[in-house]
Amino acid sequence: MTRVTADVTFLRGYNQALVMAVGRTARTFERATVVDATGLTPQAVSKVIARLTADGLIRPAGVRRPGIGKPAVVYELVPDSRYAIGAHVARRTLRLVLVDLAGTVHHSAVSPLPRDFTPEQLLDALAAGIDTMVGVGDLRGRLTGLGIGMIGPLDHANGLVRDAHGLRHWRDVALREIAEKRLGLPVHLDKDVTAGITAEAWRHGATFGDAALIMVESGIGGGFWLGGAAHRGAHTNAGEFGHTVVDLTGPRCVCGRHGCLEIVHQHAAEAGDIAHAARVLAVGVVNLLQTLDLAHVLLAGADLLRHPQTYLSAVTEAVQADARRADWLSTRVALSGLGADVIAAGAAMQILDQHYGIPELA
Amino acid sequence: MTRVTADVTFLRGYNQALVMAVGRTARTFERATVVDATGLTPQAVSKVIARLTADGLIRPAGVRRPGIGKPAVVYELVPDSRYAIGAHVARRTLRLVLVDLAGTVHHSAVSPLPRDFTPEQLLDALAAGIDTMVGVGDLRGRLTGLGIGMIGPLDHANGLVRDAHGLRHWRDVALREIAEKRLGLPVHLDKDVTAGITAEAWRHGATFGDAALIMVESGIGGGFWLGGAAHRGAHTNAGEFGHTVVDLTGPRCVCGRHGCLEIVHQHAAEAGDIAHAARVLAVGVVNLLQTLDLAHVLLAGADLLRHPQTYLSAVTEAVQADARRADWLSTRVALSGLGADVIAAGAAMQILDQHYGIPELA
DNA sequence: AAAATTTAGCAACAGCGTTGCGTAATAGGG
DNA sequence: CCCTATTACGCAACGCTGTTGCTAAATTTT
Repeated sequence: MTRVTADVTFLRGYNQALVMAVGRTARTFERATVVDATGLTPQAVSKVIARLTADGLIRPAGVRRPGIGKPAVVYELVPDSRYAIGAHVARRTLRLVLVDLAGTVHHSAVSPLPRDFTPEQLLDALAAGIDTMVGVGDLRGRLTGLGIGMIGPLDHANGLVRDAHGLRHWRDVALREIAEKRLGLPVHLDKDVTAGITAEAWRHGATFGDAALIMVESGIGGGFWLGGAAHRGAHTNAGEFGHTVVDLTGPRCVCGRHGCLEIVHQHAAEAGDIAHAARVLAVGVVNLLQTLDLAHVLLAGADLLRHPQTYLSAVTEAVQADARRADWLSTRVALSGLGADVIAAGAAMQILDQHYGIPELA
Repeated sequence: MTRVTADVTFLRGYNQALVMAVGRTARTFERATVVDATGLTPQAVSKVIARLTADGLIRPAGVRRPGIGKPAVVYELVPDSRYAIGAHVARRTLRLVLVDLAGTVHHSAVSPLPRDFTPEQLLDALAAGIDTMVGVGDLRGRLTGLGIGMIGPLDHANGLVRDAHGLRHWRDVALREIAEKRLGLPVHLDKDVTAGITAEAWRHGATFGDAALIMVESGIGGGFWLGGAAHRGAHTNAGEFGHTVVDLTGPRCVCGRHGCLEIVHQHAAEAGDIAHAARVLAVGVVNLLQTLDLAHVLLAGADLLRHPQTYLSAVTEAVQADARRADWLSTRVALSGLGADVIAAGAAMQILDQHYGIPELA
């Protein structure tokens, strides 16, 4: 990690992002709310609010009469002031969503992709889908960009697909570059699970703690939110959670090792014993908690969402059994609130996050 | 995580810390070195260097003649300008080290602790040990504080030991508070493994990537350095890496689950098959890599250091076998450079880090 | 109508990194 | 010997940030 210089423009973006996070989390807010949440002085908050109002990102929404004294001005986010498009590129399908500044999903559309599709074919599908969405909403000037979430390995920093599992035509493809050229939009490329966890963090706001998004969908992956930012690892390859060994004497996995969580889970699921499969996944989740100590665990993925309650209760029970020895070890387990849209929506939010989220110094 | 306001004093501390990191990493440096490393303008670096020189933290150390033109002033860190003491509290021993600003360990001393020692007994031992060390070096005014690394669970933010495993008298002890009162020094309390990984990160400087420190010593733990900071998790409880299940059908562990890494490793070690034990640990390490994608893995702990080469080669081989499919997946495996001092030294560096390291916004 | 209370914001300020430009120190060429 | 090119350094002015001190506005209570 190469650290980068900090100048006053960083402060501007940082504190502005704090205020935006408040606006996204609370439906309405006022100056005092932000003062409490950020520790800034009221005067400083006034300046930030003035800037955001001038940009059209927030607006006054009435007043609150405090019983006595001058009424406080109430503000709210202007959700339709900015939009972003998110794409979830899977092996056979492309899902596109339109997300506004508040994180609300406005449109969601799935289209098939050819078997072993090429970069060209993906770009054609993206261009067509985006045209449709932009036309519907008339988003001229309000479209921030396109986020793409897809399977790895890839290089998020350089927008490069290294070698997408199971896709022959995707070795060292500079997807961000060619997509930006073709579509005329800022593009952000990331792993699917990382996009997914960003969606949850974006919706929960600045107080969201360490968390993981567990994806069960043609494989098992994990997206991580640690210390207030997405964790991608040293080579953007974090999240291969399905390929952690949970059974040393278990069956051989495609990755070459024995008893990976993914293969053990798959065998149970193929045998029709979903409850057992869910308990296997739960073991893996508790492993994560032991290692990382998370505040939230979110469950998602097409295969998991076919039996949501089975998985939810298996994981919840395992987590509670593990935490029983200490009352302060609280971890909330939940299904992802965005359902099948979580990856695409998260990819869109990553673009919004680049502009209106906490700027990174690292 | 509650984010905190950023004002101009943050910039000061942040950029100052970047320069200090350069000074710690490189034996000598000059203005242009810092400009390249940080992206600051030369003028800004001059101001920072002037401040640090005035504080006695760095000093001029000659000039470099660039062949043509005015010679460049060469600077160096002043290692003995600041010191910190680090304590590693284990179940039966207390290790104290004296560390200077460069991260060099000057003194190291181990003393026994009574079985089931009380907080009072620990404080007595700390006070005695610190008196000896301070007397030797005459550190008046240069001692930054005391760092304590110990087993959890504990609450790092509030300096509270919740319930140290295997120590009866350590339930909800406000160790930081009582130690600061008794010793008259700033005190930082953290989990042993977190202190350990801080030691490695502090010595490597600001470019140190995502990393884990694997400790094998009456149990197996892991300390994590992710995204430029120590990862402690939602309740300062991250790192219970030994209690991740690697063998679903394995023996029952003290934690109640079956086939934890720790119990499987222990059975192999007790059977005398260290090579097998090392391979078991290596499976766990690769699990971590799959999940977190780390740039460095560091091995430490008394039990591991009895067979350093066995463990090092087992882990190295496993990591390489796993990374074989992709040349860009490079992870360096090494023994911790500080040996048995790593926890205590890291605890000391955490105190130094609070003053001279990258300030945290989160 | 006056007092108390709460909120809002103008104006001056201190401190940060940046920019513009002049100065110091060295080597090489005419 | 002098001039020029080169490299490093730093003063001074600047723009920007959040902070501080203080005044004004809007409302309820007395």
